[in-house]
Amino acid sequence: MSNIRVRIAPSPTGPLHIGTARTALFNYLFARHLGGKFIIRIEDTDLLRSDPKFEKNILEGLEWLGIEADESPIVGGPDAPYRQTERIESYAHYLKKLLAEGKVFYCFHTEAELEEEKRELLETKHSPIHLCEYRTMDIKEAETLAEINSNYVIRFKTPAGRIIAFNDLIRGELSFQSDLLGDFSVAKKIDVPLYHFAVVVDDEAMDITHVIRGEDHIANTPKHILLIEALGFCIPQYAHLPLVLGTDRSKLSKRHGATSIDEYREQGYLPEALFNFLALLGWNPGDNREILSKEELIREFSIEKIQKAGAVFDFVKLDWMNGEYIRKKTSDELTRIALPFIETLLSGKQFSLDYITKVIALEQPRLKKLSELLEKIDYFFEEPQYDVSLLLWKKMTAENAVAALDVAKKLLEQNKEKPITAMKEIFLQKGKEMGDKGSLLWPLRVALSGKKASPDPFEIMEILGIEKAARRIEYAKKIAVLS
RNA sequence: GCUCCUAUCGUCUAGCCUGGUCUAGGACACAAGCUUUUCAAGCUUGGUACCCGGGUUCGAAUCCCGGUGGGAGCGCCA
Repeated sequence: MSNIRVRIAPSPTGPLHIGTARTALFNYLFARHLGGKFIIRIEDTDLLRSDPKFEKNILEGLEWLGIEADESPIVGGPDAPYRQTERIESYAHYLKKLLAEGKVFYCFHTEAELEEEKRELLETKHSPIHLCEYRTMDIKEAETLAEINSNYVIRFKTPAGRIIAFNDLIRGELSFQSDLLGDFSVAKKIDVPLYHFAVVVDDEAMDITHVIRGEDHIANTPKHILLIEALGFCIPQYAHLPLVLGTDRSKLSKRHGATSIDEYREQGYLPEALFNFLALLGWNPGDNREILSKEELIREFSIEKIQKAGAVFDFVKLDWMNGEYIRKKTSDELTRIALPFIETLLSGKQFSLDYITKVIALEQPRLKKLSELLEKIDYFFEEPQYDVSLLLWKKMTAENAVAALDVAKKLLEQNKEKPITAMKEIFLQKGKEMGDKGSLLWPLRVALSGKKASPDPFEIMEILGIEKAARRIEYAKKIAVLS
């Protein structure tokens, strides 16, 4: 067991996002590969936007994906609690310390003033940073003022002229000038920490050794390092992951399509497929393998192979991969996970599990996602509805169709005791005699399925039963005659 | 505007560190063909990429410099 400890710290302000899930995944793979711990901590200090229902969604989503945490608000752990709102005392403690040491200060600028300042800076082509005059105010004086004027914020006294450099595990040596940071805010009040401060305090408290997060955090890293130094903490190793992009190459967001794990789950993507797919978004094992199990991914994972540039989330390739995983399932497994997707088809009717399993297995090779099942197999559970034109093969007329269906009906009756393979042989033979197998088999298949695309009619018949098949052929004839 | 990150087929990527074996490999998608009663699957084939310009070198996707493109960040959000 190594002492490697990594974490993700999502804020419960929305459902589990693809990007968050992938960050979690890389942290998880990294930890598992090295025998370390993967921790989930909830950043819920933004009381206005945080919602327990999103925390639940995030935690459940990760669990569903198979990214299980060693420590989290639900499983607990030695560094509990794992929710920021429950760790307020520790932030207050360190904040007071920094205040006493003069490393942070009270800023009494109003939001309107700051906005005005920002606007002016931008107009004069300067970086919109806030260098605060209050940083030199006497601490006693500031504290007195803070008591009567609660409209303040606590800022970090960013040192001037410093170069902050760190080694990013993915990007190499990165460096930033402290002068471009400004006096960034660290807390709204003593007991209301802001992100930069809370994250640094929590990471220290939880002995986080590696911070693996999205590329959008690169510019925050120098701030964190400065805070860590001011607090006398240990600087962790950093790794900044490339972003997950939409098709227009901007950061993946709602307008690109489904972005929450929920939506994929509801559409019938398998967690293993999504796990595999997300792992390959910005990483690869270095050879041609693409379908990799969780165990293989853990074994093969290496941070050096992580890509530097953002990766477009390719929905089409995900569909392919999901199909691959669907095909790997046994029919019993597939039925078990598919059942919720065909509930509406089954409600109020009596079908044996064996029947349902056979039907699902029939569509297994052509399934991309479970939500497609409903419209593909409906004819096994209710009588198909279709137009006469669908019955006609190539240049066939309705009369031809009736004739073909008559032939089919007769063959069916004469051979109903024979196994389905023998039956198929007989039909194929007859079809050949008729000159074009399609002229016999197409109307038959449509009569059974009511679809222009479906499995082989004999496979359908085998499940449906000869009697029911005969009835559907009869019905098809009626439609053709009536036209 | 400023700062930072980044650059191989449409997309995900291998190759780059340690130049030649790269007429640049794989996968998804696409097209054609085979098979075929439809669909899917399978098999075969095909088209499509080293951002641009300089330099170093006998030789550059690979090393160096300069551009350009794309992205992200710049909150009393995280």
